[in-house]
Amino acid sequence: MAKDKMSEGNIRQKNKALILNAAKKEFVTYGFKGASIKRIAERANIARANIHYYFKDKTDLYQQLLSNIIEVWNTDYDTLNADHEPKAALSAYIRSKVMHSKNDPDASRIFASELIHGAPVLNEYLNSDFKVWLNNKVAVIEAWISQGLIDNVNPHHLLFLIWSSTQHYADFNVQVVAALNKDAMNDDDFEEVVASLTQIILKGCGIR
Amino acid sequence: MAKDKMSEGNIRQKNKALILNAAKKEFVTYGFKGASIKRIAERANIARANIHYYFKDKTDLYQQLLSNIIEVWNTDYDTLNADHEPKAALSAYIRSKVMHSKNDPDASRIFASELIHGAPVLNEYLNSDFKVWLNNKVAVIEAWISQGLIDNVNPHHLLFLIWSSTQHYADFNVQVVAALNKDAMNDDDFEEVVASLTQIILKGCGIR
DNA sequence: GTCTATAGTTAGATAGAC
DNA sequence: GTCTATCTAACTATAGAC
Repeated sequence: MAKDKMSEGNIRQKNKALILNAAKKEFVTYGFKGASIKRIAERANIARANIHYYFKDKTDLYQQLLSNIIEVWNTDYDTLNADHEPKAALSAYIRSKVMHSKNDPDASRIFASELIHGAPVLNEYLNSDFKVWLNNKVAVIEAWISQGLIDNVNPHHLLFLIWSSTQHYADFNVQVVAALNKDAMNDDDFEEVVASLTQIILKGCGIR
Repeated sequence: MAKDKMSEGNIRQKNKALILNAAKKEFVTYGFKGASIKRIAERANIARANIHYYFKDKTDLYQQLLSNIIEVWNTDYDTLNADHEPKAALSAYIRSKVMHSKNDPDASRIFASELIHGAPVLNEYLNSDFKVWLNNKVAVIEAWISQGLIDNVNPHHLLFLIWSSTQHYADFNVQVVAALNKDAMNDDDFEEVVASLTQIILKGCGIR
């Protein structure tokens, strides 16, 4: 896969990145069907027909965008492993998830929108790589429980709780800023999120 | 508003309900732009042109659908008030939110999709009625804190945590069932969700 | 690799007969 | 209140010159 990308010409590589970036904004704003290749071309400053030169069709563009997002997620979040204590591991995991919501909210939103609408493209991923990755994390939590390091919580639901509560600040940002009476969340706001979620979730798992 | 509905003819009332119900499935499957009035008409077993007889245009149909959803939410969830103890109130709130995800997941998904895409229609609501409703709930939690009934948690982030973790089972259901290796969640699964979330969140707030 | 022109499709919306 | 026919707009995708 890295090989494929290396073997692509420089111009091709650069333009594909430009288009994918523009497409991210477009898909997140208008949804899959609402997204228009004309506007993606304008955002990327590339002639409309050239989008079709680089991507087979709209679905292909959307699929490659999702692949990129998943790839980042799978490499980014590996603080949850059995080598670490639950307190340090869970704290780091919560922080990195919140910071990802801060730094790349559109990635989270596109993933969320795909799942909400039934995961037409990601269904295969959810029933293959995702399950393997998840089983690893569940095993780590089960080990902590059997060692008496945390309370006997349901590992799956603990993970769902962490995912949902952290991604909330990307996906539902418009509701959050309304609730907080802000124009946008700043660095301190996100630190307060990390502190609040860490406080409740760690104590909720019996970690002191 | 109830008056308006009463003053509408029976046929009109019944057909509007049929159309709104069909539209809910259609919007949740294809998104706003992807939803087709043709398919909504087919789902509702009503001639296509009649959709335009009952609703001004597609946006009007979508707005009325969202209004219905909000109306149910605003009347349904008032267990969070100062008359109750935090333990009973939060337990009941978590349960009712989870059960809503079970019983009407599409409502949750349409709301989520609207917010993810920037709340073009609900922005006004988020900056008016929603803020009033939210401030009440925040005040209740602050009262509990100052009475020493729960830990000093950030009220906003506690509410976000409850919303996100409970709505997760509607919005991200496709990921949840993949993770749990199921075809669909059953009654027991949802009871396990209620138990897990209640366990972690209540303990996390220092409620025994 | 880029760009213009255009084919072909789909869908929202309305008019007007019944 | 219902239904057929039709208008109009938007957008994907491709062909072909440069």
